[in-house]
Amino acid sequence: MTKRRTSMSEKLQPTMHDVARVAGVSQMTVSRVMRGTGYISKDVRKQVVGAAREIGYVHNRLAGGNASYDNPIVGVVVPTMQNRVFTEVLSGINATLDESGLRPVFGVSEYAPNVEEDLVFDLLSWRPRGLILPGLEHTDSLRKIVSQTGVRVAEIMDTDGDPISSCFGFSHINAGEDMAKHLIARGYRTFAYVGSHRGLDLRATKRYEAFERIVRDAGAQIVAHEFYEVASSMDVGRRATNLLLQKETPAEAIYFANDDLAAGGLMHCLAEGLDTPGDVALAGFNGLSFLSALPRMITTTVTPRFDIGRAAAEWLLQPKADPNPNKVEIAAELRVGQTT
Amino acid sequence: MTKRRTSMSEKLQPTMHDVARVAGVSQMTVSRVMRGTGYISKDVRKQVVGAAREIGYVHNRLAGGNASYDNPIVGVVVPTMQNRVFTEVLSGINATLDESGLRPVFGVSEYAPNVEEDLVFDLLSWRPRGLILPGLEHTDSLRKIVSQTGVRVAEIMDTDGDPISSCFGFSHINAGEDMAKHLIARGYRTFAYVGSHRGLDLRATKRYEAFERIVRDAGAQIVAHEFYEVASSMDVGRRATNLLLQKETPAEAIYFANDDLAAGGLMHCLAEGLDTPGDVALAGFNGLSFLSALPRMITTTVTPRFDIGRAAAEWLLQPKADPNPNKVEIAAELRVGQTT
DNA sequence: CGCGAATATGTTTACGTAAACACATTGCAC
DNA sequence: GTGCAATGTGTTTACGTAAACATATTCGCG
Repeated sequence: MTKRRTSMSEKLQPTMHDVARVAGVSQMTVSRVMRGTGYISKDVRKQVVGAAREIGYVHNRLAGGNASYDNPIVGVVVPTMQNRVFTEVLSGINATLDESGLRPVFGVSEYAPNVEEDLVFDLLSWRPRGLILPGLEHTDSLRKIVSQTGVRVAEIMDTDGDPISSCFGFSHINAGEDMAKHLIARGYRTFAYVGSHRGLDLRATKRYEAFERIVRDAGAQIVAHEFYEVASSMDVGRRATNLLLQKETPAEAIYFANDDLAAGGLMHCLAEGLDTPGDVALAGFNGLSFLSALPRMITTTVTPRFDIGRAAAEWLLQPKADPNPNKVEIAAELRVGQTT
Repeated sequence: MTKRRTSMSEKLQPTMHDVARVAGVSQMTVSRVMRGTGYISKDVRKQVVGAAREIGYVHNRLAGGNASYDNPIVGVVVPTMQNRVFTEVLSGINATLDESGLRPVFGVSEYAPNVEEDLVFDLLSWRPRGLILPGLEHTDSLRKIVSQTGVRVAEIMDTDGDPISSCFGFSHINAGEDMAKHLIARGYRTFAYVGSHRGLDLRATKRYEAFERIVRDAGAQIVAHEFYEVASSMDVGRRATNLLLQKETPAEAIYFANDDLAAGGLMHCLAEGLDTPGDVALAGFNGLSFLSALPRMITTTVTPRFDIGRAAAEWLLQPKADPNPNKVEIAAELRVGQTT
């Protein structure tokens, strides 16, 4: 058996030629059996599969990808792994790719544009069938290399802006506006905001700015805000809420950048015996499933994470894409709970 | 410029030869510059880098991997993406691989051994430098193909059993025993258990069985248990707790398969005005960070998720591994909170 | 100044697979 | 039973890179 050194181990690995020899057929026939393409008789197929199993051969999908210009890969950038949101998006992507025998190869940008740029270069070195990137804002270098290579790019989670090619998500401006309108309609007039990630989360910033605009237009005001350096978490939300409520004239309602922070706020209230929304109203963002387990249902905006991942992956797998940029709106919806 | 069709797009992609032509050097020199190996003068390096940038060339790491038997890949199987635990493990793995310019290629097994087996076959088709698998229990076919290919395998999260090669984690039997001993010492005598994933989580099962043994040995007993079909969540934990506490003679303490379930139990108690541990004691597993934001600190076992991922990845990257199976204990620790 | 080591670059070839093309054989409609 | 499409298999070649080997050139040092 022709075996060669490989770094998979220090053992020698069999190839299609070895399988072919054992099965008494040509290498090309083995290739066809492995991929399930072309015409193969039942007998030969059984022969080949048996031979492969016997010598422990596993199809090498990267070797031929070279010759066929086609690697079964999609490159994915997520801003963080700390937030369930993006693991759910990944799940959606993974579900779609799994069905098609592709794999996501991913990297984490930590919301830093230059890290994202480096990641994209790295991911392109895999010659992926496409890329999935968060948001619509990217560095110039990234846009340039993406356009030079002509790789198909799906941008996700945002539709407020101009996509490189296609984007899948919803308007964060609308989301922020809707929440502000809801709270104003409920009669609240003084607000606080809690953000995280040093304000690098541009989509959270869009929501905040839209929220602020509506609040001001209504003659109400934002009396305080807390931006944290670290990733968002329930703990951060709890501490922020504690700080905000200790102020001389605390806000009547707090808008949090996401549900983890908001849930932390609720925890603070529970621990301190404060009533929501009696003492303070709380609003989150994302509609994560754990909210339904909390003692009080938090008002939030429910975002379709899984569906967005699915839609982006499905678009990348389509044989041919519309060359014109287009936006696919996958709606987020305000869900009124018991905290506002 | 010699460009060829590629499925990255319908555009033609430049190769090292194109860069070489533009830079006025040989393809091999371009290769050396791209990889940063061998001797290259400053001038030539600048030339090559400039030429590459000019024509938008991105290094193709898979083409050469073929010839050098070395793909910059580690295959990773996680049982679920629903639980923060495994995204944290992935983070640890990713952190280590990033430093070395490798990428994880992962799949989700949903705790099903046959899915894991399929995944491993698929991941092996990438000729990875190594595999990271959850737990020590695998199908015979998986063990066979792994041994035939000689790929290096790191098993993680468990040390109760015989590793294929090396495993990184802690003893779930010890964890279950320790929790039982703690609760017994606190004076509780009747217990309930809440599990999920249809009992497919073998490590949770190990904890439960060890827990049960200690409880019985102490003359106490487990009076009820709830196993859920679905993935664990706060909501499931809340509903399970509700059910358990409605029984005629409810348990004095509930052991949950993980923190999400336990937190759901706490939420139920808060919503119902029940005291912990006065009315019922609660214990979880994992020590996820969100626990610190809850109104009461839940007793749990803190597991070193990130470190386990890191250790496994580092071991895979080592030039040569000890051929003998060995276990690397990365300790989990019981943390007593306010709920027991 | 001469000679070996270090530096710098090029040429040839191998990698394992899949496309393209070629050639049998079978089935079946007329 | 003849012809042509469908079925089944083989041969040659291309893919883009990196290892192995070869060859200049420069440098340091006695």
